[in-house]
Amino acid sequence: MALLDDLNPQQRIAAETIDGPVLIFAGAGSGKTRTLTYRIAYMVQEHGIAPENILAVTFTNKAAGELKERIEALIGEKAYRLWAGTFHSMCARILRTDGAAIGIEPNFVIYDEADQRSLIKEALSINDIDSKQYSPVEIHYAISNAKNELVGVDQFRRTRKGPFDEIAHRVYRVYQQRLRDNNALDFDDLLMRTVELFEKRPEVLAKYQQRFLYVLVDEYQDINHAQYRFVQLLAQKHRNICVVGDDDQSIYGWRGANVGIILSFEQDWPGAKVIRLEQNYRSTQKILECAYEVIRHNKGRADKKLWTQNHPGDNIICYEAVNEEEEAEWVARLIREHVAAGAARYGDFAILYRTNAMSRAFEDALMNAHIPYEVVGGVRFYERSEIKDIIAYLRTIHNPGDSVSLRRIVNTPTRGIGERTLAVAERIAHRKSIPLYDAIALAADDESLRRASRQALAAFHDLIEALRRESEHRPLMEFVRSVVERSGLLEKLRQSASAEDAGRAENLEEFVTSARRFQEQSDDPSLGAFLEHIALISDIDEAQDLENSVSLMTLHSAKGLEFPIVIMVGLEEGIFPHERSMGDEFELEEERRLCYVGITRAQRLLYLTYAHRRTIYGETRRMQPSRFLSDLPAELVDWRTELSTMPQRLLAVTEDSFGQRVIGGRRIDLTELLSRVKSRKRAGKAEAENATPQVAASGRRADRRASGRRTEDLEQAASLPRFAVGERVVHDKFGEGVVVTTQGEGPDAELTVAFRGAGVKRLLARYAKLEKASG
DNA sequence: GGTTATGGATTTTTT
DNA sequence: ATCCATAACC
Repeated sequence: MALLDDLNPQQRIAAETIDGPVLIFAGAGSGKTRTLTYRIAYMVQEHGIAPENILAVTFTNKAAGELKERIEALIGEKAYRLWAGTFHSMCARILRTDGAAIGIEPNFVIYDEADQRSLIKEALSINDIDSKQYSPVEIHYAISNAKNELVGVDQFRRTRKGPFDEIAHRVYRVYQQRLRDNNALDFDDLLMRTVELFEKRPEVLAKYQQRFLYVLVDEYQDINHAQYRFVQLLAQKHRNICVVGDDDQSIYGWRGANVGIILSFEQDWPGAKVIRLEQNYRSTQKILECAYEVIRHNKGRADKKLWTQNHPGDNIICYEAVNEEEEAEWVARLIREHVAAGAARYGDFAILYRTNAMSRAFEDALMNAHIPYEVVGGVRFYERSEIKDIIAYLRTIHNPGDSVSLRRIVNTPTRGIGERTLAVAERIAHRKSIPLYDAIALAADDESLRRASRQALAAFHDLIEALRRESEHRPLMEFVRSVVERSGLLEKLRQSASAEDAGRAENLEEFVTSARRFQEQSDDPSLGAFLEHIALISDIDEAQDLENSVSLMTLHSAKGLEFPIVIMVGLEEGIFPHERSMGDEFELEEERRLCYVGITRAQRLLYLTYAHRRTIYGETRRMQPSRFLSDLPAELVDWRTELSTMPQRLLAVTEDSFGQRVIGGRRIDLTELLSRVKSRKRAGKAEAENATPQVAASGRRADRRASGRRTEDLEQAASLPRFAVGERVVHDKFGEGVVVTTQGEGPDAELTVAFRGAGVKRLLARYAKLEKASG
């Protein structure tokens, strides 16, 4: 069985145990995806199981895509016959095919959170409920929770008591009714209704059970009750269920994820095999030790401990800053010093924080230090308002019954259909029990409205009708472009002078591009399929220059990623653990897991910082160091109070089992430089792919080479070449350029360089690593 | 119908 | 501090 020879003994057992219930505890950096892909490849290649009989469920589209790609690399094209997708996409598919059996029309639209929110508000006002007393957010939360627990409207009334739930119940009822009226399902419905379908229609369930002989679930620790039921129903017939997860990395409890589910897998599935992947290929021994010391305080976790053959590594470095600005400056300096010493590249660093608001100080400091960075996460593409507008047009055209979308665009851009005018149409819709869209056509003839209003209504209705006709015969991309133009959205943004609106206009263009991409790549390039894609994907891959930029993100976003050097910031009581979590034992444990997740992202070096004073909501507060810091074993931690940022034995660490990283102390010509950058990229990919035992073992050789090279680097930093105005130079990232101005000498010299392609940049000689261009 | 003032809240976000 | 939603304005 040569296929599995690349796996370690536990991974191998996990891959080979394909029949019956299996629980795989996959610790951080233990080669989980690798094991899963090999497992599936093995099932197909060695046991002749048809890929179409295997269902692999993930939480993200990215994870599903990655899984397919990597299996394809092992078994070729037939990997694409595998059923791999997110819970939501699988459920949407099932409901479109078989939902009619429980009264779901196949062309339903999927409402995202913003759509849900506006429906809730509508339901509140229908019930005459003061949205100040009962916030839509909280009501929505209650309803969403109920759905995750598979609690329908009637059961909600029976089981939840109290004044708030009384209100929530009334809203829930109207909300569900409105969804039906709009032929819409929200995210939570996708799961709840699929379970309902399975339970009410045994023949439908049997069909899917027959199709999915083998069921795999990734990130099982993040599963909620509805998802649990879904999996349970599908797998109960054949009992070939394999779940993978790590209870220590459960950080989405606040969204309904239930860690208890993974912990009771053995009771759910008597006779289940439990396999632990505990060998870590990512981090140094000291980093793992620290991670363990933090996580072991949690009660009720499955017993396990990661170990590694990697280098012991350097001590963790902790820094106490005076305030958040100083904290950020220290971090910026730390990054510059590592890069200047040739010990790291910008892309090796991640700054992880608890809340998005904390990114600001670090962005400022990095900007001042001319350090390239990317903020990961934040507002997603399909959630930007201008994109939501254009999507609302598409949805209205596709499904005129979708009143949430219709309301959004009826006066966007403004076309003279104000509140009063719309109210007339709504009254007609209500009186005649017809969709709002049809009522608009009638209101256009309503004598009680001014002529201008009536004309506006008629023009809007005509516009949508015209666009619908276009949608029927034009290719998707051309049609989308037409909507962008004829709706007036693009025109309005173009007329604005603000740079912000120019960016929004660009986003609209980008949206058209994404439609083209979909048209080219999908086997069903229809409007309906495109809308489904958007609803379930929620983001497009923006080409970010992560290779050469420091990554900034929340700890939550960092889950599943790894970085050579991780800097966790804001380790203060009230921030991390967050004050909202501090009163509750259960939530505190989740914060602790979040801390564990952060620590285990680090491959070579880990920095932890906190500020003595921090300004939050415009108020400066005194902070205490986080309790998580005191969990760290003292002998593994070096405290820094002032300027020095580098670890004592920097090189031993930077060059340990993670390969060559130093660019070198000698001059290199452009072609060599380019080939190095390329090979490093490849190396980086291979590393991220997965560390096999072999890699870890061979890595230690690089270790010894390291100490010899270190002195060279420092000497180089001290004796930088001099540059004259007009001289041609080469930069690691920006490529070839010409020196425009110089100021000062030596490492402090400041140069302005015009790069071909990358534009004019101001650089500090010390950090820029400029080379004279040869020839 | 669009623009500015005011009050209130402000963790994390795979779909 | 800052963002957001609603209310009171022009």
